[in-house]
Amino acid sequence: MPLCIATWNINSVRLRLPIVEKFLREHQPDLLCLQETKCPDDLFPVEAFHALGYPFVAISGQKGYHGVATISRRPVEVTEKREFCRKGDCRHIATRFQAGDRSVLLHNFYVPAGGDEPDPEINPKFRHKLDFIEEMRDVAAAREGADASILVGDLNIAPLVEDVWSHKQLLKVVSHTPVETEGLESMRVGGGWQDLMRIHTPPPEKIYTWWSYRARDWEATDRGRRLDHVWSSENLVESLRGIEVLKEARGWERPSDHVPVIARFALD
DNA sequence: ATGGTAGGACGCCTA
Repeated sequence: MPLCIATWNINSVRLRLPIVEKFLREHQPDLLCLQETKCPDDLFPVEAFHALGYPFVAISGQKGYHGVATISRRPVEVTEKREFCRKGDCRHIATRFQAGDRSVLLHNFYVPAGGDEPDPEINPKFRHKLDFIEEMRDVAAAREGADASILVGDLNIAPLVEDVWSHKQLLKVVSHTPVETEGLESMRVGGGWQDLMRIHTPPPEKIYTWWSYRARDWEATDRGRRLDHVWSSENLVESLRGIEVLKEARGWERPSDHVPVIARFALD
């Protein structure tokens, strides 16, 4: 069985437990990285994951907002829960697991959305987002103590022209402004990270992983953005066997506004 | 040009 890793901004893990269970039953990834769990650690539905065959549940949650979790069928060790920008937010958890003869470090990120106004001088939430991306430069693909690295999550930025439904109309919309897209790409390349979704599906093909709740008919208008990402160190690129964006999940009962992204590798 | 929906927690912030 190839190694299978999924990432999904779930927008409340407790409210959406039924569709998380459906996803795990139908796709059975080895690891599932969730963002926006909106759940304090002592209320996290750990037992539901155990019952589905996922004994390892690594969580970093807080009340009401944010929160990440990495759920696994194979043993994982939590290596870091990093606090970014001194905000006390739970937006990162790093775990390590074995894949074949390699020790793989897996970063699960939830980058701040950044508010509505794309001006860091008047919008502190946008300032925070830009600062967060800068601080992410510390997280490089090459790390001592690991043979390979994977970085997944809701990065809340659609970097490429083909990552949004209209490049022109979104240039001044937070998630696709040049300061964000250039900052993220610079951080990614500087850190030695490979964009696996775009290696598998290069431009000009469009990729979206998020469709707003505010659209009347998300499917007909198809005004999506690629906000969720799967990156790896260069030494995993040759093992990549596929990327799947599970668009159908946007139409499930009480859906998240994000859909799961699944990456498969030729590794045990 | 504007406002549209959703979740947590219960007035209003965040996405």
